[in-house]
Amino acid sequence: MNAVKQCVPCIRPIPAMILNALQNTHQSPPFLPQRASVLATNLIKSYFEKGSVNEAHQLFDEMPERDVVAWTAMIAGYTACNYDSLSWMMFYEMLREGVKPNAFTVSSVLKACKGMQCYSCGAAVHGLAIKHGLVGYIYVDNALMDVYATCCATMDEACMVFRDANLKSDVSWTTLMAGYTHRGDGHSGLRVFRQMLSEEAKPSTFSFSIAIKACSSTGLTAHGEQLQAAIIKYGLESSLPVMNSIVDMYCWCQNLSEARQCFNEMHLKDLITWNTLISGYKRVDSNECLTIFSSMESQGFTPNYFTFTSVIAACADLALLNCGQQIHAGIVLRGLDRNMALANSLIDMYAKCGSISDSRKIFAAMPSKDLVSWTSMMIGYGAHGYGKEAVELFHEMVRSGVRLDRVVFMAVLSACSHAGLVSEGLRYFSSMVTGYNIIPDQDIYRCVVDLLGRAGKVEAAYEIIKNMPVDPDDSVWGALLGSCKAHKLPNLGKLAAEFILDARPDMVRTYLMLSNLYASEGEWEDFAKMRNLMKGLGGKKEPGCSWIELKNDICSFVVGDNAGPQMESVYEILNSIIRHMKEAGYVPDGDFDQEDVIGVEGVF
DNA sequence: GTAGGGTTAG
Repeated sequence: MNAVKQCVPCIRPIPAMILNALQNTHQSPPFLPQRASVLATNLIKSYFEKGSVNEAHQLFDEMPERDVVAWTAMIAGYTACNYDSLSWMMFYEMLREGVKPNAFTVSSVLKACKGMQCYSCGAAVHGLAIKHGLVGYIYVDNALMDVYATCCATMDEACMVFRDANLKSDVSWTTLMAGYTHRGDGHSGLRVFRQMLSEEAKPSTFSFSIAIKACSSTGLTAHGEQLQAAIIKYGLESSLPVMNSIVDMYCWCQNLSEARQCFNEMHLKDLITWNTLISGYKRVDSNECLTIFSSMESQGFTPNYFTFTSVIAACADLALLNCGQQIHAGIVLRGLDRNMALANSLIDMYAKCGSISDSRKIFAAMPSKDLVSWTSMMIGYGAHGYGKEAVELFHEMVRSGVRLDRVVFMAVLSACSHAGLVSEGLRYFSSMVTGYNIIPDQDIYRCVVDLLGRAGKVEAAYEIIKNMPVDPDDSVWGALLGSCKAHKLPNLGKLAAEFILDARPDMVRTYLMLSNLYASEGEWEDFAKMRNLMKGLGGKKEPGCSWIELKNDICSFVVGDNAGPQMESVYEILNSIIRHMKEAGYVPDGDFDQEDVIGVEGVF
């Protein structure tokens, strides 16, 4: 039957590119359609491997006969190149042309559903797989589990597929573990891993990587150390992804010395190894993060998008404008400036480094913007005192149809607060709850209390606190305390300060504010008590530190430090500024002792 | 000739 089918002449001619390929394989004419189809499918696959999506599609269009294998190569190819929607469209077109999908097709298109985060697409493919008798094929079952684990609100559907699967492999177990772990439930991820071992399924390097990731998310380093021992037992130290996961785990557990040791002991490192350490240090020590970045470049590794997001955030954290500009140049040089997430990081960096005009330029030049782009720009405007611009941007954002989230509302509330736009802010707060179904958390309440309190409506702010459905945390009380201090309301301020000190007895600033409130009321006994408590904490307090970039150096200034080569000129200028301020009518804030304002630590 | 799960960011 097959032989007869092969001899049926082509209705459409064999494309020239396939004929050339057939001649290169030293085949003699006449060329059979099936052989041409096999060759074309091979060519399609190699085009996708090179990322030549257009060539692959052109060849597919020219194929005289397109069987299920060719269609599947297109579906899988598009997904591999991150064109999940095109992959889905191919699948739809294939069904419309009456071609019956096989297990390869279904598992490929399910990967596209996962990429699109589309539960309904996945469920529709599941239905088709049942209809065509493809459920029970291990690749199909695993792909179904993966799509459900990624797109559903709970793991119930994925667990059901796992439970009903005829055959289970290490891939099935790992998919289930990853499902739990990627949604932040590392405990369940580890539970599945233990079950996997108890059922004598052999864990692969993939299983170990995800188990280590699960440890990172639970913060259970003891389990991580056991896993590290098991990795040595199984001889998997040569696996880069496994070792990279271990470095990442130590970074997340804030054990940077272990992370560094593991990193140093790795004979082979790739870009991910470096990026893992750089991102780990960015979370706790931005200076060291930049030093590691410099070592990475000097060892010949080319930074990518992951590297740049970390180092740009480190520059933002340290407010290093020159350094940030140099790294920005590196991003442009590598053609990564069109990347949306990197542009978002740059908006944030320039705003934090004091150059809001550069943030605005990057924002304006972005061909498309996401939620983070709008939010970063709004936060930048708010921090620079451009409340009205931030509010205008918020309206523009709503008009553009971007879906709003909690952080955007924090940004707009904070901007309203700094611009004194109280009624607008309250309207946004109300629409957030009623129009967008966002439940306010402590951060949002802090913004609302600050909005009212800053505008002098301190009693109204206190009413908001009293009516909160959950107990206010120290940040909410802190916003109220700040307002009480600014608007001279000692009694309410004392109440707020007491709540803060209950939760955070180590907050030196709160003792300072409270002692000044007592002083303003002439309650000298309580004033003395607070000052004594402050002295008791004094040794534990980290000194406040400021710094400034001067040419190629960074000068840092630490509170109470009088040493340093430029001390005299610094104090001379400082005193001159204070003199001008006093002449302009400034009354010094009693919360700060003047002799503690500045000191020079030196240059590093 | 077509299909799988892992590590780096926000």
